[in-house]
Amino acid sequence: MREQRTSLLGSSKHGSSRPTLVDVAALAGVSPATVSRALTRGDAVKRTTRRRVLSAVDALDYRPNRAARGLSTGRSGVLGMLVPDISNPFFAELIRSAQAEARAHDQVLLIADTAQSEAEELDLTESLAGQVDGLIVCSPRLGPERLGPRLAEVPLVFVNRRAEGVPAVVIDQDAIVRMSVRHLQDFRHHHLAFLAGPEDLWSSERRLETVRALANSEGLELDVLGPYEPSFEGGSQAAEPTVASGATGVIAFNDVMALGLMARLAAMGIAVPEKLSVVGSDDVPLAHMWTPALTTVRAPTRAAGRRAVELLGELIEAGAREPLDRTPPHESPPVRRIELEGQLVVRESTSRAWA
Amino acid sequence: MREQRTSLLGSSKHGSSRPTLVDVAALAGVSPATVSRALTRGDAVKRTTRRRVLSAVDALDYRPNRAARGLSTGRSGVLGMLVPDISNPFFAELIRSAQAEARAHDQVLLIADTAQSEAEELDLTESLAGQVDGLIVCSPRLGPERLGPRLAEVPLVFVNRRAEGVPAVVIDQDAIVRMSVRHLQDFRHHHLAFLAGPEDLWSSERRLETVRALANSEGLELDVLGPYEPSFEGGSQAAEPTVASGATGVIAFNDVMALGLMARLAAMGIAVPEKLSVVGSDDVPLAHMWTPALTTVRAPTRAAGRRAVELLGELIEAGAREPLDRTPPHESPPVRRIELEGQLVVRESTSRAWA
DNA sequence: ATCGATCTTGCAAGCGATTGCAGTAATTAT
DNA sequence: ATAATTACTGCAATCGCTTGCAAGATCGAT
Repeated sequence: MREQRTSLLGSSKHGSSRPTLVDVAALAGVSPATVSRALTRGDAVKRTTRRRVLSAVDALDYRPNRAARGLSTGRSGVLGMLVPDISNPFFAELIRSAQAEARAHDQVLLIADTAQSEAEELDLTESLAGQVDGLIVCSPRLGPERLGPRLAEVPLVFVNRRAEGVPAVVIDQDAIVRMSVRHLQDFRHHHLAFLAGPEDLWSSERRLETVRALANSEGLELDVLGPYEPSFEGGSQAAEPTVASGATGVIAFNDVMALGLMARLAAMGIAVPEKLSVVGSDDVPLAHMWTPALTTVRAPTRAAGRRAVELLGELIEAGAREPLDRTPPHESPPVRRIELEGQLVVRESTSRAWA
Repeated sequence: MREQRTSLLGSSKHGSSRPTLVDVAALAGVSPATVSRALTRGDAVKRTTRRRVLSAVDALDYRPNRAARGLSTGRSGVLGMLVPDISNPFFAELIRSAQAEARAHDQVLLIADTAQSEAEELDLTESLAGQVDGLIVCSPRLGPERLGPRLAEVPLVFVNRRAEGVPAVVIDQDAIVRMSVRHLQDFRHHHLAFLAGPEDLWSSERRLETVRALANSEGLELDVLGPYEPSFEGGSQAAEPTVASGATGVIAFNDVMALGLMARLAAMGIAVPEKLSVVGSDDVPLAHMWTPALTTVRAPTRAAGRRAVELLGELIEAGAREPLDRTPPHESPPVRRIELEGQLVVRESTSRAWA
């Protein structure tokens, strides 16, 4: 049982495999425990000792073994992120910023594409739940009641869906709608069309309500078209109905749809903005490169990605601390929700109504 | 030392935390070792035993702890994949298929976006190398000489770059060029333009050579424009020079560029295909939704993603088996290289030259 | 100097799997 | 029926790191 086959040198058997904590400890002339402490918590290690350890670390080019660390801490260092469609530039950007933030905290971000499918969303949530320390679900189709069972297993953060009991980062949908409508109003449009996204998307439904209420209170004529898939193709499909509606100003659920719409309109010979003003939402890179450049509401994508990771990090830490007390002591920790605001960017796709 | 705080029940302390191998073993009435074997290798476990184990497994809803497994096997179950730009639909598709394949093998795919930057590519390679079992680098800007140092540490597969000593999945670039040129020739175009991608992209350089050679041997006039970034914007920028060149047929490095080009051309009032025929490459979804629909060479994206993961898997297994012999025994294992072929898809953006 | 409080550091016990080795049961051969 | 194989299963060591506990060192106060 104590064969001690590893020599004094630690476990560097014969020169190949990577150095371990033990090797570092040996070189620094301290115990493995000390090395560990010097590397993780800054506390409880004398300055000089830490220095010695640190230099041993990079003398050996030592990098801790994640699996081993994970095994003892119970945390894998992996965060999961579900997006409906990687190729949508909006999510691409979200992914980049989230990834950057995660990396800054020495975590790794696992991306999964749900292909806009509820089934995939559920499936991925289930299978990821066990492998990650926390999960970020972007624009989820499913609410907490469906995702619920896994909810208990792993910290969860929603992006762009406000739901009972789920911490989330959301962009203020009402404001987006208000800005868009107001802008169109300023241009004297009285007959608007709203291209709705999927009905199970919280953000779309939310905007729908708001735009209806607003049209009503402002005395605007409103046609709701859709639902359409929130994709280029979805936008294209909306072209005919939009023209048929007779509206002079269109608000699309997002930029990609707006672009699809404009592409089709161009092919139909309908001039934008002369015949029809269109405003999108998100301000994806393509929006300003398009002809005509798209008027849209810029979403604080980078901030959203960063904050989501931050928030998830807090939840994870809280979860790691708490288990001491079985039942939630102080009622319940308030569910955090971060609200972000968009910003109207006026470009060429909108103009004064010709009426 | 042997406080044995865990009761007979295995380690289910008081009902909360997830079940472990030991719990399953207890419930099934076998040793942990047997459970492990029943779950990993199908071999060496009696049918009836396995059945018992399996039912215990799902009675407890047991899922093995990846970290623990990783610690003893030395494999994390994580594969890394670097792409230049997540939002390019070409890579998005590649990611999806790779992810599906990985999941099928109970592996997880870690995606990282290099933002088309060499520095990021190097950086991410370095930091990922230690955390994954293998790495797939798509359309790498850097060759093996730069990525080299890490090459030894972890199995590496390139996608769309052929390089000495690196296993890869590549799409036959020569064929792509040949098809495109041939198609334009059939339409009586004698003056071609080639919109080049970045000079450090193997696929772009390769096509450049080929198109030059081909133009030469076929007696075609050829203008090489660029290099441009392989993005929508890059394509837009190429519009003026393209028109100025006087060519009647353009071959863009990829679809996204072709789309950017066409968008700008439309804004300039240059009709496609009447005034200019354009052919892209990849056949991203947008290509057929565009007006005019883009003629392009479809890349076998799904296959590429799948094969890359497969190939990487083989390398990993080989690497895991081999270490017995320190020096490569039979010369060197042949570097595998998988060649895929594209396919011409003729749509509306090309037509007979008006000359 | 002496004693308790405070810092640092080391010991050794895990974390939850996998796996070489060895013992036992089941099979087949003789 | 008995010996020789082969098929299963269990024991216990290990993977590399973290962390509770306790011993030793350090230091200020008496």
